[in-house]
Amino acid sequence: MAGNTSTPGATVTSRALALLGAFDEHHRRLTLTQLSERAGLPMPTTHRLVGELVAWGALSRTPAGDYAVGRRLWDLGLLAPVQTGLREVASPYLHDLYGATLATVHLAVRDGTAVLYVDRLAGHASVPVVSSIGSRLPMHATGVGKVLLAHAPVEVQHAVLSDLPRVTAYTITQPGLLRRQLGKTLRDGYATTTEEMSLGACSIAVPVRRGPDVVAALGLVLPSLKDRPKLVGALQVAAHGIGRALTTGG
Amino acid sequence: MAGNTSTPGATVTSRALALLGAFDEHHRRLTLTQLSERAGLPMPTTHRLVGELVAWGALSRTPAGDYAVGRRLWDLGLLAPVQTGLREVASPYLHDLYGATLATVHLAVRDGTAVLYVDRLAGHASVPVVSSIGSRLPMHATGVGKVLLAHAPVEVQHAVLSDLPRVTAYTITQPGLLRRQLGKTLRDGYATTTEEMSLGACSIAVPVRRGPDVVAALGLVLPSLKDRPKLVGALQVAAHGIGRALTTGG
DNA sequence: CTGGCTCTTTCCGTTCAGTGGAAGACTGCT
DNA sequence: AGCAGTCTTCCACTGAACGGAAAGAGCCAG
Repeated sequence: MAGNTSTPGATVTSRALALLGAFDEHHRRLTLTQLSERAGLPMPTTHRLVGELVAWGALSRTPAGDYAVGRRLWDLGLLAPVQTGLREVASPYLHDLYGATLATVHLAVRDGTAVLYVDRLAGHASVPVVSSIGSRLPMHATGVGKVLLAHAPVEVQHAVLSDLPRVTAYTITQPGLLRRQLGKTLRDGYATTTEEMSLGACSIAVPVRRGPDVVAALGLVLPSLKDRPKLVGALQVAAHGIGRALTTGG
Repeated sequence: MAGNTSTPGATVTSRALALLGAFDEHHRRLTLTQLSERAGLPMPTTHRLVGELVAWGALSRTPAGDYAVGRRLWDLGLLAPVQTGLREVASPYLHDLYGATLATVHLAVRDGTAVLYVDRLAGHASVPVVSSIGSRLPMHATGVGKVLLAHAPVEVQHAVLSDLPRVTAYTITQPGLLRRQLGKTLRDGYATTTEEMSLGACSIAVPVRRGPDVVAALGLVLPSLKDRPKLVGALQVAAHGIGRALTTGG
């Protein structure tokens, strides 16, 4: 759209989106210069586009002069289906579960070959964990991940099993062993991990079904898995409740 | 950028943002035609821009063929400061509070002359309420709203007091009465409502302070306000905890 | 199967919105 | 004062974006 474009073929929209994409978990606040670098745009262009984004509310400028994601994008994000359907419906069940166990409660879905955490409840009494809402973790080292993987299409299972990076000393890195665990997960109806993601943390998880489909996984993180039957029971009650609410709700 | 523009002066960015803005709480899924109408853009333009937005992940296309807010925008929204700082820090305290009271717990900030709900916990035992995360409600009819209003700049108080729309039969619509309640809120350190927003629901709320500034309000919604001292106590413990965590955290 | 309807996609000539180098304005730091 | 960093404004050039028109998909009723 402009004569002296340095990268012909790039659309205005792509540039604006590149600016938004410059923000991530480790870069929540960026100066104009950083934005221009990370988005690969010249300063004046960055300045103009950012000005528009701020005017609309997609970005906001802090008193310090740097930029952050704006409130309006936060609003918009809440309208995403991942939030609307699943999270909203599941929320009360997660709280019930938290109240019953006082453990960290996770609600996760599969995103490609990773686990995407859709919601997380953690009180003060809970074990510290690495996940946070919106974060992605490997499937083979988490309870919810194993559940989702066990119910995933074969191609996904192959992709994940072919590369099992080590996270802790206890992470399962042998495809055969993991495959056997996945089979057990299908038979038993739940999966567990023992310090495979972070030391001192164990987890237990069950599938959430909408009709026949497994649409999410519900998990707990605890210091140990003693009293396993009670945990599985609580999880399954909550998972069934969510599944039922999902089916009747739409 | 284009010769035959029907509305000269409009930037590409503004058009793209108009498309995003076409989504709201009541329009979470839109067809291409609806998008073009709501954004005020011609069909071909809409088609092209939406294509780019989908390619980037800002929007997603459902199997049914209509569009919704995409997962990547959801991700981005989670990076917004409103979420990052306040919500993350407050989360465990809200759960503690929920565990202690089993009431609906609200965390809200002021957004202009309205209350913006940043987080909400509600179990099955809780009173049904109209708010949801991201929604905005009038300040004069909610507990958290009264707290935030009492600590708001005078201009904001004037603006709100000059227009007090009735919501239920018990909504306070007399500026004088509300002004007195705000004074009492400052003295007592908490505010209450009694069926002013929805019948059968009362609320009680306290300010969350970061140093001297009131940055948010923390509230409970209950069927009745019996045992008020215990509720105020629990709220203040949580509010102080959040305030302290905010100060030390940054 | 056909006709009519709505929604979606592709085409393509026109032209003005967007571009970025260069220069100016602010900081804060030495 | 001088310097180095960040931010903002200016402006001539031009190809990216525009949207009317028309073709393609579905879908339902008759």
